[in-house]
Amino acid sequence: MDTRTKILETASRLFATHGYGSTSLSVVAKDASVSKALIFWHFESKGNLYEAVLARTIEPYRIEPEAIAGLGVPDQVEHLIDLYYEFVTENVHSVRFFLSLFLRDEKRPDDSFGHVLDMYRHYRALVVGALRAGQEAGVLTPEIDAEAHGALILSSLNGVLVQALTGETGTASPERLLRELKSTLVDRLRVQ
Amino acid sequence: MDTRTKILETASRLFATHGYGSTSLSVVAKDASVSKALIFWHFESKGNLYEAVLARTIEPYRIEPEAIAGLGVPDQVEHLIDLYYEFVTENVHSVRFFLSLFLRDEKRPDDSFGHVLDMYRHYRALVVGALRAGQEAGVLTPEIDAEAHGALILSSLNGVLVQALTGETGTASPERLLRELKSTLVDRLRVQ
DNA sequence: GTCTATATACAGATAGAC
DNA sequence: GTCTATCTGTATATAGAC
Repeated sequence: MDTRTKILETASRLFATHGYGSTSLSVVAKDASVSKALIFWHFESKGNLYEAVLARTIEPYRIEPEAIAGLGVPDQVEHLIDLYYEFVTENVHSVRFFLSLFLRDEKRPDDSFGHVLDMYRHYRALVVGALRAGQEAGVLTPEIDAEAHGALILSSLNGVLVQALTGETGTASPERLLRELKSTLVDRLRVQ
Repeated sequence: MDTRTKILETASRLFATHGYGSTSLSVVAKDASVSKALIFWHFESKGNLYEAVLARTIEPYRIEPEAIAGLGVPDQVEHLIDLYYEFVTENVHSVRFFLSLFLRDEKRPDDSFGHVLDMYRHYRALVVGALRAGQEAGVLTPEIDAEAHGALILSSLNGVLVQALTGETGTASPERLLRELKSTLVDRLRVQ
């Protein structure tokens, strides 16, 4: 691994755990086994390093909606839920980092945040779309409001994930909660 | 208001928005219109000031479970949901602050965090208890697992609140989501 | 209790050798 | 590209007058 990458990875880890303000470049340099000067040679300033870290963090953020094309409608929704869940568990550290940034007024370059928000909204739209398609096909009950219910599914999913992210050891495991979520919020909508 | 309190309030606001590391005592002093030295006279160190802020923040955190005693069972659950929601909206700033701390490895005095966690678990136990009572009374469907379902209700509630806390302007308002949550996660459990 | 002045350490950032 | 040495500002913290 080249030095630049090593700096990025070290800074990424430290910013995420201690925050931007509490992470000094001296510590980054020491942890990455380079000199402070080298950090400045590569990134010009602490702020630039931070933006580079964020950009690199969201770079692998992607969703593949093609994967659901072949599925039946109620399964589509459950599959979207699983994909979302997997995505978060595979990116725990960076997701936790971004969430904590959203909760604060800290330095947040608009483009990175816009990208993450766009992804989230797009994903929610996919869920709402699948619900609507299910209703039109007569597979899901027309009683619910697809828009609101899709939003609730995503919010609940976020709640389950926040619990996992914060390490709150509840009575039910995240997997158990996910199962309960799918059974109550999706399966029960099926027209019998 | 005495000087000590003014310092606490100012520090509280600044720590919450900018984080511990990014908040200097010079700024706290200037915003509170006191000298830096006075902060040290009152609190000894920055770390002590921080702990004092946390202790003062959770001091008004309380729940009143007596209020639900007279209600019917499904209403009890909905009432608990409303109480939780109100509590968070009335304490947005500090709740947001605590949540962001749970997501990080930052300075977190164990007693404050333990207190907040205890409160949360106690509240979840109340919801689970109400669900179970409803099942035993034959008002709620025995199909669901009260433990897991109660945990899901709290998680979903958290998800809705996180959305409100982060300021994500979704298609549905928090109030609309809350209504959808109650109708899907509680009303639909009623034995017809 | 509250201040000004100061000590001391460390932060971000630069200069210049190699 | 990577280093050592150094500059400059600002951070936490203390001393001591009032």
